[in-house]
Amino acid sequence: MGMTRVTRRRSRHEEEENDTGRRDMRKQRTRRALLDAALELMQGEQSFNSISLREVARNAGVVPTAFYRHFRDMDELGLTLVEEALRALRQMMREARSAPLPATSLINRSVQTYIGYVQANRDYFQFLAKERFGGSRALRTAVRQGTALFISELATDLARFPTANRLSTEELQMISSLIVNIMISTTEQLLDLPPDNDAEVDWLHDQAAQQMRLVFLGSMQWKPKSEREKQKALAQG
Amino acid sequence: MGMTRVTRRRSRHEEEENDTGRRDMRKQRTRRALLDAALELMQGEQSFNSISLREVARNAGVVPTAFYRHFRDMDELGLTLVEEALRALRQMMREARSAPLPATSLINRSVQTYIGYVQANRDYFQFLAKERFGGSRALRTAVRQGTALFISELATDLARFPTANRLSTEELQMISSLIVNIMISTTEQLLDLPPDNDAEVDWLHDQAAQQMRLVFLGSMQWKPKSEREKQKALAQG
DNA sequence: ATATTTTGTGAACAGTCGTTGACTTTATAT
DNA sequence: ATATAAAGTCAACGACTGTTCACAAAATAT
Repeated sequence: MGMTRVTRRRSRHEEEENDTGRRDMRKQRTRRALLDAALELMQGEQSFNSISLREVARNAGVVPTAFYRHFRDMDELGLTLVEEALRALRQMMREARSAPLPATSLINRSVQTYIGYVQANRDYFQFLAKERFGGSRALRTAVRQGTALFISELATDLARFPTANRLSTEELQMISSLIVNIMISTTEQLLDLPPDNDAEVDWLHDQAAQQMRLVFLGSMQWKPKSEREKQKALAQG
Repeated sequence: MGMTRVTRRRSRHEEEENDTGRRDMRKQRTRRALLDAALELMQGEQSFNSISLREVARNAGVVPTAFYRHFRDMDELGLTLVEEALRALRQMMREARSAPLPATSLINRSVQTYIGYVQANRDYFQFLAKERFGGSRALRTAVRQGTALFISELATDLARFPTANRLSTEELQMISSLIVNIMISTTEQLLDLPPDNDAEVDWLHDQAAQQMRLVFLGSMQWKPKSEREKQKALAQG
């Protein structure tokens, strides 16, 4: 009986911080619950600034005031969501880039990968799509900067193709923004489909792939500004 | 003095309804005020389903209950706005189509016309852009049907070009949806600019025109499905 | 001239919202 | 063992929301 119950707790020094701490764990758990609750609420008809703090808290199984232990206000939560979504997107790009280039049917494989990724992260993309125009200035510019970076990275990827030597940086940017447009449009159409409508998804795939092929065909025929001026000078001389 | 003041009112039969009636006039006036109030409120950071009925009424200089004399609820007002915006857009298309085709610099002129039109109807396009994804299912599908029709009309226009004979209907649709994508993207960028930033607007014009040129170049090189199959059969035989 | 319909007003309702402050509980630090 | 700091709860506030009902004013119909 008299035995002292010794639940000896490891001090920070004996074990090097590999334990997340039961409190931090709990904190991260409800933080995540809040973020997920917001994402889930946006799957319906609501847009981000039409969902209330109380709704989010309720949906996360927590009292409204607990919200403030994690975010200053809804805007801060929104920015966190944008950050997460864009980070995930960048990671996909990095992986896709590291893979060896299968020169044959490159477009088909890329489109396939991208569509699969969107399907797997539907809620994030739903959020991005809505806030790309609906949201506060802060959210909007965050999303926009993300896609701008996306375009630039794609441009540098395109520059590695042998046939891209003739094109200037601006022209490459113009082309890759065109391609990103196709991806965005495809994404939007994809999100408006029931997730398991395979036939329609396949159609979207084909449509996007065709459009990209057409863009590449156009790029091959594109007369760079420099050449066009050369030609003009020749005609006049 | 004793003259009886006779403000004789024309009966419905003597003059054929060309008078709007002082009451109808009044009604149409506040109805318009409500619609405009909603549009104006959306110029800021708000999205359509985050603005309140009371806000709209207040902004229109009218008491909240008066709203119900004109619309059943906010959704009905929203649908009216979509309808108006799309009708305006279609009218622009019709006019542009009736003009004789100046074969030279056709793209430049078209882009110029369109950008000018967007600038002149900024509020409507702001609304369309936001509700294309933010809004209720009803609003969204209304917008979507409008753009789908837009794409189809553009496709029939493209079909009149001599070089378009080789292409199937599906391929023409694919191409015109690509072009509409460019227009939508241009519109969105335009709306995020201060209306008088001429330098940036010119840049957007050039970007869009280049992208369309590239699409046309690609279309010229496009191998229609039929020809591709013919070629394949030839190679095998 | 009188009756009727229409357009807008005013007060009031039940509900939700964001945010506050003072509290319990519980994990960490001393 | 005790103090401290953090995470979550509870009650309450003033403000705003959509919608209702009865009523005033004014245009139209009879």
